[in-house]
Amino acid sequence: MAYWLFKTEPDAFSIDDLASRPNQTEPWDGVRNYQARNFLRDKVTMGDKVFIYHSSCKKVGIAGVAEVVREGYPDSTQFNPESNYYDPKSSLDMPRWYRVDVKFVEKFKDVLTLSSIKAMPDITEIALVKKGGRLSIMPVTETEWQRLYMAATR
DNA sequence: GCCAACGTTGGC
DNA sequence: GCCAACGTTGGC
Repeated sequence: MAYWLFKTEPDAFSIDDLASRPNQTEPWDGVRNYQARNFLRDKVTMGDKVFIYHSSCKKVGIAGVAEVVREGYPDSTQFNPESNYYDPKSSLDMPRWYRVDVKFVEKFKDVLTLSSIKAMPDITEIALVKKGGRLSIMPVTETEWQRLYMAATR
């Protein structure tokens, strides 16, 4: 099993929104970055655990956990001209963008804030705290996952 | 709202 | 294939 961190702007879609969806499940669409796309298409697999990270908001940090319940498949929003995520250069034959479905697992009592993550001496490799950490889908090592999870649920 | 750090686009 | 210009991300 692998571990990931998915970013979202809670004003648009938060961990609470995920928890209140039917089946507590939601397609994670709208990812329009190639590196992130490659992870979704090729690496994210059923049962993987995902930190849900809230960005661009008051409480920036990891808000909870979800799990992958459907592996990478074409993101239909890319074909919809009405969608913000429409990509005229994509085609049904050669879809450019992918998504996975995630299901709510738990919400942390308190957001594990970015500043506290940065203060953790062992957390130095995750893209979050490195230069260029703007990736919206990033891998988390098992060690990092355990440490972050313990810090969040302490 | 600012702005630094990225990624993407497109002219050449 | 280079690289300047532009758009976006995301912390603060």
